[in-house]
Amino acid sequence: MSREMGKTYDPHGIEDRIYERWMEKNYFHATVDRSKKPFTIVIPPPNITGQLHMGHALDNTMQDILIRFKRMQGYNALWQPGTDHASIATEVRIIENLKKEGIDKHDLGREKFLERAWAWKKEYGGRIINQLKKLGSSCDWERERFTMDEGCNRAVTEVFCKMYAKGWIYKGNRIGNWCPVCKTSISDAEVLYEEQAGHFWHIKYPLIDGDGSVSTTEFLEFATTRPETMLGDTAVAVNPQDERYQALVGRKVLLPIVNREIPIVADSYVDMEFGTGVVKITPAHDPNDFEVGKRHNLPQINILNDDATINENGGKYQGMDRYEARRAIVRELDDLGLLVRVEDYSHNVGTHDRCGATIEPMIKEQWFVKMDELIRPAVKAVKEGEIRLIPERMEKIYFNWTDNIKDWCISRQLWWGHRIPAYYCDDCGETVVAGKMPEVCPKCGGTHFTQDPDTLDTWFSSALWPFSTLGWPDRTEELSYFYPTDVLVTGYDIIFFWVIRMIFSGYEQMGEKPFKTVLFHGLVRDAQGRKMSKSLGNGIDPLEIIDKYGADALRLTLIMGNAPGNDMRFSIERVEANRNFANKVWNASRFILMNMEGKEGIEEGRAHLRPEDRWILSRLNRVVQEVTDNMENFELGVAVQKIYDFIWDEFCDWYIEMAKPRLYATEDKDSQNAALWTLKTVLLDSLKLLHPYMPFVTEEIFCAVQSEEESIMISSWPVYRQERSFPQEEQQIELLKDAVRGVRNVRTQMNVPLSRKAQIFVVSAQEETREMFEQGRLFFSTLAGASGVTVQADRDGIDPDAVSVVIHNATLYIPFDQLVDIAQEIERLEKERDRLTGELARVNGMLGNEKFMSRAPEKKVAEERAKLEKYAQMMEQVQERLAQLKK
RNA sequence: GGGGUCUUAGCUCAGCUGGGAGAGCAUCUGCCUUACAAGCAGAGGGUCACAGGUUCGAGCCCUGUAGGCCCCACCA
Repeated sequence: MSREMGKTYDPHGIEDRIYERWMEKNYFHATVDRSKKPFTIVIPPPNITGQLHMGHALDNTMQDILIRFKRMQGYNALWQPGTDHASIATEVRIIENLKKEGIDKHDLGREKFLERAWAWKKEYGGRIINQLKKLGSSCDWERERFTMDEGCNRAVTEVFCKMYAKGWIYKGNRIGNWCPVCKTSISDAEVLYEEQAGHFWHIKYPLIDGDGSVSTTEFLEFATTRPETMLGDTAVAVNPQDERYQALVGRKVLLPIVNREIPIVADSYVDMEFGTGVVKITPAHDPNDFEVGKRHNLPQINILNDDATINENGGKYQGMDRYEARRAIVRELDDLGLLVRVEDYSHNVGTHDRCGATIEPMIKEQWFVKMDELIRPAVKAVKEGEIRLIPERMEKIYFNWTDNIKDWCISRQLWWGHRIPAYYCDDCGETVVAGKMPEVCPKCGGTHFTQDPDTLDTWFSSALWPFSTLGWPDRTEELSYFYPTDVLVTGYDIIFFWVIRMIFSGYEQMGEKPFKTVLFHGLVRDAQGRKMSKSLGNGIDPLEIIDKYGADALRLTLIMGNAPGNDMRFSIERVEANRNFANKVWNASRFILMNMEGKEGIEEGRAHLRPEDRWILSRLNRVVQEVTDNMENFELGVAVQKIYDFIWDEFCDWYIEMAKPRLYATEDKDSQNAALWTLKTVLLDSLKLLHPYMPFVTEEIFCAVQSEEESIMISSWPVYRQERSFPQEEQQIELLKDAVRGVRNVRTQMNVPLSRKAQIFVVSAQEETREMFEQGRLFFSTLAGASGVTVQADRDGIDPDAVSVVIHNATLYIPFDQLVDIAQEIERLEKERDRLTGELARVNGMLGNEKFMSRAPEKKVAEERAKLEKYAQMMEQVQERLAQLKK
């Protein structure tokens, strides 16, 4: 043992030491090597403002598992890391900090502001990277990138210019979502609708009579949730089919307060069934009204400033906040007798996902990406299985978005981000989109330009992440070798923001998909199933868990028993259970190492394998195959459950116990070495299977056991080997296990502790079975608590009152040196008889069913036949034994 | 309004293309057996939400019902 192994596994210190060693050895680094197949994952870049939370922990654990697995399989595995500038999130944080110093962003100026932002990046950008390292992430840190580094900037400019030239990026006056707090436009995906309690104000506008006078008797009544927008009304609308109002179409109403005459228009947008069937139209502040306005050539009157106060178009309300104006306008309408009634009304209000402010629809000149053409290959790819989404149901969510795609608003009125590469001629206003400031205006020859002040949506750069990080727009070796990447691991919550945009960007820029598979995970919730959030204060800090229980335990907790795309609850009890598993592995290894110490000839032991050795090797072989299959299919939770069960249940609780007597018996060296060789072999392969999930303990132990290979993370993944498949031994040992369980059961029932040894007689008419017990006598005896085992063909000479256990092809007799309650014994056997009767009825039912016999697969029929044989045989023994007792 | 998803042991959840219901935790019983009490051996506990259907066979496939969660759209 290279280091002293303590009685309990303590991840403290060990984890950091191991990670440092991996870094020193440069194991995470991948370089282009055409002799090997690449396997690539690009990290979803965490925000530079970010702190590691459970979502990150889950996301990165999954990626690390896949990368480590593939690396061990011999792939050239690259996990490309980096961080995101997170334009608005970061800008908001910096503004907050400035506020504390009493500084306004605009007073500071753009340049100074950006200096601050870069300083922030420098200070905090590395924080989350270090936290990812604590988790064990085997990213190629030499290749760390940032969405605003030089290469990514070039990629962004390149894409913008290309798409502009193609006509797929355009600038337009459109109604969009405006955040009055962040003072920027935002895309549809950034709007969060929440149900809010509000009011429905029923208002009426007086009609204008034929002579042009304001009617005092005729009114049009309708309701609104935003009365202040009336300042910008330029029409009222009714449905053309609505008989109630047909006569009024073409006439006018007086817009009160503002005293503007506005027309009554007919538009099918209006729902006749809803309310009075009349709608006020505010083209400048409602997306639907905007469309109605365009159809009817209505003027657009913007009534809001960027901070959502009323502007000069609001007359006397100018300068008021939108809600203040709302109250004042309602009051005035009431005074004018135009407020019919007020109703409580709960409705959905659009809010900004970053700051929570209520967004205002506003007409602004913004940059857009035209989506209709761009989205096509992205739809096709998923439809045709070129890109696979796991779980499959995510496809529906995906198509739901692509089918209803709207042009993407990409300009943001922010400073932190990629500045839009559009330049306006100071002389003639001509727009030039170019990689750098143009020298001469192509239209007027002017030489002075002003760059567009806006920056790009932060997702514009992340959409390019899978290829910009590999060197694009340069045609690098990396790009041609590692692209397309293999798997993207992410939460389903950013399908629209990110996944779709990467896919269409990949096809458009690279002519090739960005990844083959998208593996989605769900949300990590708290123990009560609530979303973890800062405001609730129910977030569990992964770093605290790592500190207390170790990264391995945390990782296992996040993966085991969880299916892709499903949300999960995080509970500390499960972390404890997994910490216990790490300790279990630790102690099993410690035991094996202790027994190997000073022993020679272990390697030769492989020539003297006994049935139980073959059994565990064969079981391991099977597990290797299954686990590999599961992992190839991204069933990580199922795979690790199998490893867990194999190690704990089969290896520790059965095989190691079986091996003990051989380790302690010094006379039979061959047997001892065979056991040691098997223990070592099974341990090493088990550790390898477990390594992607629990990288630290497995490495620590591996290094202690193995001296040839220098690290488990670069060792080779176990493969299925035909020569290690021993189906017969598997069956034999299972039967012996049945026998052991049977004896233990009887012991518990009769209150005879294992320490009270008893002679066990095995009676079997089958020579094969007798031979099997002879061979397994050593461990059978220990596990069943036998003072000795006698194997014989008939029950001659056995105390007729001995307790008995029936297994396939054998009956075991245990004459405990105490009075056996015959009645109780009969009861036990009758219970067993009833069970077998049930089983036989079931099997016979199936085998007697003609349709089953003709339609079920042969294999299944054969299985059932074998069961029939077994149960019938056991039944015979039970009946026989009952007959003896009842004599 | 449209769509998705879930309902399995007291709790949290697995259960792959349909072929005899599982794990962890909790509970009960007995064990400090020289790897591990963060452990070992045993036990109890489930008409797999409900109702139909397909099938030789359904937790799994189809239809409907009830309840929970989520996403999208958003009617003023």
